[in-house]
Amino acid sequence: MKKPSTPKGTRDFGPEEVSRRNYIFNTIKKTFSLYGFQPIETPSFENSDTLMGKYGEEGDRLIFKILNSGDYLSKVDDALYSEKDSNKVTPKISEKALRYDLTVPFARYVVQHQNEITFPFKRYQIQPVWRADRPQKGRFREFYQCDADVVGSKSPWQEVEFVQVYDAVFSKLGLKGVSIKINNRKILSGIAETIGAEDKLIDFTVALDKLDKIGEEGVKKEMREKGISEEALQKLQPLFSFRGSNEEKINSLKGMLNASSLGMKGVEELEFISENIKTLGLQTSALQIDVTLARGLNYYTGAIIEVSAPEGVNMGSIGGGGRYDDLTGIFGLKNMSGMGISFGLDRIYLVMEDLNLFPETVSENSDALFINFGEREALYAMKAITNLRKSGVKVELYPDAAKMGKQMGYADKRNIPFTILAGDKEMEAESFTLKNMKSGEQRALNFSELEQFLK
RNA sequence: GUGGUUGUAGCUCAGCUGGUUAGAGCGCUGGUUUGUGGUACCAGAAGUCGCCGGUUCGAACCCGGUCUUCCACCCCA
Repeated sequence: MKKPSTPKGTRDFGPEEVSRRNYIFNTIKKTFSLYGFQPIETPSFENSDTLMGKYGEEGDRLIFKILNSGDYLSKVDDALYSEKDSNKVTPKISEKALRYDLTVPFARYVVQHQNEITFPFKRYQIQPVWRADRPQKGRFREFYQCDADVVGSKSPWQEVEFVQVYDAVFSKLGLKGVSIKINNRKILSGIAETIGAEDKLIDFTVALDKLDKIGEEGVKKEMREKGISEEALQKLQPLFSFRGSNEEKINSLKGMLNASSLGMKGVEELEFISENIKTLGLQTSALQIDVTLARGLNYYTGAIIEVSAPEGVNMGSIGGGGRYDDLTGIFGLKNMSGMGISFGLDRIYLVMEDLNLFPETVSENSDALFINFGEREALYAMKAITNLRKSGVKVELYPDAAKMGKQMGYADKRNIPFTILAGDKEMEAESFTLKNMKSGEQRALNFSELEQFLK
């Protein structure tokens, strides 16, 4: 018989993995809630037209489409069918698609429920998303995003707070030294304007984003290929040697962009965030201005944030976000500025595992196992177990009166720290023998001593 | 979507230029020990060598396809 398997890019999670994942989830949830965000959920799939066209051409390709129910081919006429153009046939045979991220469904939610929502609306959402990508390290076809967004406020204090949220979560998780990189779409537009390449903004930013990966020459080469002039590249030169503190970078940008009012606006926004974060302080993370940070998502209009793992860990970004002035506009609600961030749970997990950062206490294991000596003894044990559970102690009885060695081995393999023996001797004395599985040490206790000890 | 890579026992992996009954370690089951696990010793079970097809007297090994893994590109959390 063929062994069953999960689909490409998906995984099963065992008890320990789930405990560890929950630990991250809970840390993020608690932090979101501390900052005033409230949870919502949306369906795992949306109408195709809600998602299609919102993530660019590449995004459309990566959206999982759901085949219509019933005789879906009958709605495709012969001419279209024989044309064999998948892009044209897809909308005819598929009207629903799996969620690709949490931001677009959130925008849909806001527009749909605008009359019930009190603005500014702060929500968080932790749910899986799906992408028909080729799996790689830290890249799956099903993974969790943990998003927090605010809509209905243009205040730059939101940006400041989101930087704090990142810092708070990673500090609580013990993931020190992450860099929170920040940029502003207006600066990128301003630069494009200054060098006379406004029409090539996307190509320009995509190429610039690769600087740390393919280097200065690689970026220039790609820009040339995309039709950006030598003269423009000349003007861009300062960007390639952009170093120093955030203040120094801001000053350089002011010099570089003084001809572009849009660019200057972006610099001001950046300066606001940078200065206030400096005053308020961060726990373990560093805020870094990175002018080459672009991010593919085309709905960002102001701040762009990306979080990368501490140095030395080979992992893409573990979180990202930004400000979008018109996300709800695509669904018909104008003038609703929003700002949000996302945590990539699965990548954070891998990084934490890599750095050995999970505390041992994360495990949801039992505190003690009662050895089963037979029916009469089991009842005696169950009475104690019932009471212990009422006091919140995680205990269980080995279900069968198997050989002691087997029962001990079971406790050992499951890493249960204590076993409790209650046979004839103990029953007569109304006691329990508690065994420490690590040291092997045993001692007799009455029920209240036992309860006190395990509590 | 493009190019490459991987798949042998539950797990990690050997297996020579194609040649009889495919191996190891760990794990598992039973025993040494009928109230004591994690160490020791003894015995045992377990694999249509990812799947389908082809070449060959003969395929785990060569060829094609397919699925999966990982990697690079693209893009992204």
